[in-house]
Amino acid sequence: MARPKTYNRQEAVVKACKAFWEHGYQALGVRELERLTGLNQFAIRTDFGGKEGLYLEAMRFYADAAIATAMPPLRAGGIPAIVAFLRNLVTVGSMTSSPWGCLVVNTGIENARVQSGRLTEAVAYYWDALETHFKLALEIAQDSGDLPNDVEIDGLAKGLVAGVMGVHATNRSENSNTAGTDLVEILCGHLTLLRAS
Amino acid sequence: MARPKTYNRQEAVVKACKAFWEHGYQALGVRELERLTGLNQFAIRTDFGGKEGLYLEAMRFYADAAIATAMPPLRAGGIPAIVAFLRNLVTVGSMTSSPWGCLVVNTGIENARVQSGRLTEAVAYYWDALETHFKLALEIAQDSGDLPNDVEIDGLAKGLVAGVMGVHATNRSENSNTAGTDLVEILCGHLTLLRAS
DNA sequence: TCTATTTCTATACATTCGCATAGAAACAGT
DNA sequence: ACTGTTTCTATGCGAATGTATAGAAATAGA
Repeated sequence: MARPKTYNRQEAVVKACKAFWEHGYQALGVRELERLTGLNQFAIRTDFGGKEGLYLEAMRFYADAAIATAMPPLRAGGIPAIVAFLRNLVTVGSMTSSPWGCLVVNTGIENARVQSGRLTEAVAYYWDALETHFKLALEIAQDSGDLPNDVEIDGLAKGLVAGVMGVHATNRSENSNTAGTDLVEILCGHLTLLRAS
Repeated sequence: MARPKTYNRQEAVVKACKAFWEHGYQALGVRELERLTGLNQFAIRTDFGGKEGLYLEAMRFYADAAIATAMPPLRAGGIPAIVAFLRNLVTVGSMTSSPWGCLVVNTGIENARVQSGRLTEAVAYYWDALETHFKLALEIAQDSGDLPNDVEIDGLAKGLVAGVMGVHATNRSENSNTAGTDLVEILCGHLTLLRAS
């Protein structure tokens, strides 16, 4: 009944995600975006709502992929799961490790003063999810006696989220998967010391 | 002998610094830059080398101000000086605290894939200075017996730098001077635990 | 094969970008 | 006052921005 699309939507979103991840939002023009995603301008406008719409969909994909893949182990893993999660941030080949840092961190910084509302929401959504997962892991650690009960969990979870942002920021700034390693080791070491005390 | 300039160079650089700090590099056009700094396009081009030249001078100003004011206490202060430095990052009114995060962090992330060489250099210059100062403070802590000698100082200093980046990234992302507080407390707490162990 | 529907390609749009230039304006020295 | 020098204002440049649109192309069903 109609001319078929020349692209696969999922693949296009994945490519758009990588493109924005690497180049940022403003620095990536629509014409180069076509080239990198295989989409045409008409499709970007009609099917995705323009450049910003595609960006939002790419963010959603990025966030959901991390939430569905990297975070679940935290739900029942206690401190070892947190340590594993943090180490993955600086492990070559890991899904959450990249010389481009993290799309959500990059977005939060690049668009902090522009924030289109929908962008702010997408960024907050991701960090809330991570904070919640950290909190779950810490609660399990306390319940199993692996972490003293006098440790203030809410602040610790928030602090770990900020630490994750620092790891990603360092990785991107130095264009290396492993630049944030020393911070990861501080965070892991701190969790270990809390456990012992 | 000539028509006097209508602006004060120092003041203009300070204003440009704040403008780039808040809005980022790409998002800030030359015409709005004129408005925010009091400079005219001719002066931006002739006296500063265009938009990028002014940006570099603003970065240099920002870095030198921090190096000259915020870092010196680290040179002889040991761990308490580190703790004070970190707390300042999330203290309203402190020079190193801002809802816009840190100009160098923002630059490192926004321009990570563009890097004009001179920008990369300016970013690296700043973090090298901070790392060196952290190392000095940690050495003093070890020499005075305040920190065990088996603590690996180089990695710790690097990790603290990454932590500082995380604090700034969090502050900017949440548009708050104090959003990174929990990470600061983790870092300070870790230093304290290292001291005790 | 013809039609209806959807997507594609190609082009054009107004706006903005940073930068450049020409002429007016403001001084110091004579 | 006049001159020489520098800086200012005003305007314009080509290129790039994201978006819009018109007509060609490709399909399914009749």
